[in-house]
Amino acid sequence: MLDSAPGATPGPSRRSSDATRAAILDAARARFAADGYDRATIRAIARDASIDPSMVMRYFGNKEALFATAVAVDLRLPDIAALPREEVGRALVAHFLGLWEDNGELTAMLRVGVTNPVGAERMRSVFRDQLLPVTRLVCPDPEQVPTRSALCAAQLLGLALTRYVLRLPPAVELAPEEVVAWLGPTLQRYLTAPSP
Amino acid sequence: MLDSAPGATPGPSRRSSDATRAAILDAARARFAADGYDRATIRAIARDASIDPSMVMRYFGNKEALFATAVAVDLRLPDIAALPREEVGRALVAHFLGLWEDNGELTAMLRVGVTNPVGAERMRSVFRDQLLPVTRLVCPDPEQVPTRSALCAAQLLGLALTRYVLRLPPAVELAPEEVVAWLGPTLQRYLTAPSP
DNA sequence: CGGAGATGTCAACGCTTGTTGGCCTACGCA
DNA sequence: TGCGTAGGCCAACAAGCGTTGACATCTCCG
Repeated sequence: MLDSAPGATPGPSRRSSDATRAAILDAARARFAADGYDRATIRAIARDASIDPSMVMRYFGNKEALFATAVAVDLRLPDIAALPREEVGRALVAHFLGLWEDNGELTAMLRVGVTNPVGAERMRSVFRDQLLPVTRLVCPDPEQVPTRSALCAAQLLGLALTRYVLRLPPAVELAPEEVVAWLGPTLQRYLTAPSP
Repeated sequence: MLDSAPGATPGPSRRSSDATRAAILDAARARFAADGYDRATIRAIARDASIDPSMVMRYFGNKEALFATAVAVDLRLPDIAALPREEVGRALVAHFLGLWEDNGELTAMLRVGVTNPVGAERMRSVFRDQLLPVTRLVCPDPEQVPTRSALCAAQLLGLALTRYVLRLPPAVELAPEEVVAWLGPTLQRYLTAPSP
């Protein structure tokens, strides 16, 4: 992630404004994901981006704005209305797993959501604006949509928590196909089974 | 929680050592649960306990030791081997729900587990030493015990996360019986159903 | 009555944090 | 060639943190 020797960059080349912005955002995402909001310091992010901390302020104003810019979550949920109805559970699990595996953005949001009130509000809005509407497409009774959606969120976030944040060994070692095979039917039931 | 006027306690009565210890531990549990490890400051805990911050150090040495003493999690898992085998899922969900509802200790552990490496290790050990052995009593194949146990942990912690930490409205509004009715069969399947 | 020990306060330390303002220096256009 | 400006560094700030040690006061035993 660092690309220059510690005290180097003696004279010549300088970065473009956009490249620096991008480097800061990358470093910020990684730090927020690894350390949570409080422990991810501006100084550490700046160091990772090979720049002075004051530049972070110039580019983004303050820490909260940096977080808001760096962690803009888009779940990119698939159009599950187009799928066979009995496969939506497995499809959702597989989609989330893929999302989580290859970018730290969601881990960052989860860690910060637990640490910080602003982060928690952000997670509630992602739930409300992204997961809930999609659930509406599959659920029989509109009145049950929030409940069923929340149950799905609990199962999916619980997986992320144990696998990517707490790193319980058996949860980490599960192969992706195993996760889908186990959690798929659970989400299927939460979404489509008659309420118990 | 505070029982004296702000600047009061002018002369006479003093507290016993044990009462002060207990007051500090209560305040610490509440603060860790509400704020996580970093934001729960010694100064704030001391203020809640109506005492000088330096006394917290005298009683507990340092912040990490205070946390270790204040948050000593005992899941008190019931002897599920004595239950009818098809009821263990519901029983576990009901037990966890009760545990979580009436003390902040578990919320504290969860919040700190996400924030702090030491807290995460603590959660792994609770999983390993308390949940996993109980799972062993119900699981058919010993080799599948860690996997099945981790699946249960994911579902239960996901519930706690959405309901007590992130406070997603639909998760908060679920009645306890509803939670048991929805999650019971899930845990039942994770524990006893043939592996998919 | 007197002093030892328990209980508690106060003021300060060294450190880290987010944030600010002044200064430098290389680049690109005229 | 000269110069404005974008890009970057450095030093410092006020605040808050965990932690420490010196000092006060109450209580109880001999």
